Amino acid sequence: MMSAPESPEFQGPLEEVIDDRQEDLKTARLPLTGQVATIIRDMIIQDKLKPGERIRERQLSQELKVSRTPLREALKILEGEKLISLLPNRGAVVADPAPDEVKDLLQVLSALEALGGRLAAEKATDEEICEIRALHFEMLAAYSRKDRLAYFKLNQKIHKAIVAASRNQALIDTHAQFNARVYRVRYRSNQRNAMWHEAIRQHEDIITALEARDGDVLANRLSSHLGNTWEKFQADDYVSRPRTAPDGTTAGGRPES
Amino acid sequence: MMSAPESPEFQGPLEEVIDDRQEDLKTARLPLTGQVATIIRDMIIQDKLKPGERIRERQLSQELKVSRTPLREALKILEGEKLISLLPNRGAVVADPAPDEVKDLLQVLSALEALGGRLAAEKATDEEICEIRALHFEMLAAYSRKDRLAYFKLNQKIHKAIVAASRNQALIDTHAQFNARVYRVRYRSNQRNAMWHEAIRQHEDIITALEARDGDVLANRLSSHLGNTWEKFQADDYVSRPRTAPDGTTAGGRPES
DNA sequence: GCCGCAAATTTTGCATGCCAAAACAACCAA
DNA sequence: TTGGTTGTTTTGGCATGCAAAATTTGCGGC
Repeated sequence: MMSAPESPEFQGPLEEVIDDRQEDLKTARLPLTGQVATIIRDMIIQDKLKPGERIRERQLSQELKVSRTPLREALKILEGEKLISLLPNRGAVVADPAPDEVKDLLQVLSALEALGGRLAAEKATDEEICEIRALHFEMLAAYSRKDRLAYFKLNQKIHKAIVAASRNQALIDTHAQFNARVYRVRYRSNQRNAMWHEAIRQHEDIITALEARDGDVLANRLSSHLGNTWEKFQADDYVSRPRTAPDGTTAGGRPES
Repeated sequence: MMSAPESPEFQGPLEEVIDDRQEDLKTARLPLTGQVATIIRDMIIQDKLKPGERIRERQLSQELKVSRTPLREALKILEGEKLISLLPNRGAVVADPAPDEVKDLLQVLSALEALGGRLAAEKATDEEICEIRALHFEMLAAYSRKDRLAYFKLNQKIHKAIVAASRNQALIDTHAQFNARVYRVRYRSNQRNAMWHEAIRQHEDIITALEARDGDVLANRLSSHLGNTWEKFQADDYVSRPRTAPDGTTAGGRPES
């Protein structure tokens, strides 16, 4: 009933966050289908396509100046990444995980990072560990400046680097995929609350365990670190967020009971 | 240069294994694209499409009596499931994970099952646990009859049931996907060696931990159980399997050095 | 005979047009 | 308001055409 814009905290900085994703597509001459998938992926992360929003393929294909063929193929890819869901004969809607689903995702992500840490403790080169330590210091700098965006990006970068050090490509890919699925949620969580001090302490402990190459401890600390993300998210978002689409219909949510 | 058929252990029973996958597609009125994806998925698991084999879309679309459009979309889906890999301008080849990659996959699968077990210990209903125990007895029956196929299927079913009891859909899906990626390898491993006695003992311990609802113990036992799969696979397959395609060219393998 | 290079063929990637079926919206009648 | 019917929009799919890339083929030189 109020005329206030929905989710005002999304208007600004989110768009800047994507630039570290750009690095990922080192794939130079990607087929158009892949390019389209990347574009849509970024549109989702940038919130240009809002969760629960329907994607009309003819319209979007005109906007992107491509034909329906590659667009439809791109949508199939994104469905596989669970960034959208494709309802038969009803087209695509941007994924909008319910709080319970976010919890599930974070649990899996937690397990993946724990495995990543365990392997990284074993396989990381000294250089990689030093680089992670360096990123940690940069993150401290952002913390000092209260630059939440830089903090968030470095945070992501550190976790990604740890998993990357596991040398397990399947793990790296899956971790990245799950990360993308909760990206927006974590971004919001970071922007609002954060318990920064606590998070910084945990990070310090994580790096220490990695430097000591203590896989079990590292795995545990990564796990509980992400557990905190869930608690934060729950505390901040769970009640405050209306789970309805702009037009008033419930967007893909299952009944509350 | 011997004229013996390659991988003779695949000629027979593998085709029967797929029928428990059919259950999965309860999705009644699936669009053609999804049906095609399912068909190709089964063809891959049945070894009708052999690892490393190239998929020519015109040819396959004629065989399946569909046009290239839904076939191409299906291939995009399967690429997301990592069952095939799509090389730009060079089409699709059936995934053929190198031994190292199989190891990676089993590590992730192991972590996923561990999480599944931990959650299942907490959330499974008594009925689910009873059903799993029942499946275990059925598996013992197959063991007694030395019916490796039935044993394998029940084994898969039990692990799937444990993960399903976690109530974490994202975990269930991801577990299923990773399982599919190593399905053939595990089937082969099961057919050859197996250390049946050892595996049976481990299974007994797993069920016991589940019945005691001891999440940590269950997680550990599931982990080490899968660890054994890797050891078995390595012992059986690692050396014996030539990593070349039928035409003599190395199939998608990266250099050994 | 073997190697390298150019031409011919195949195959993929994408666009366009078209159609049927399903979903959605609008409208009218009871 | 409810219910059903009709018309419109949108998706799912097919067929065709074409350019670019890749593969194969063929040829000439060594």
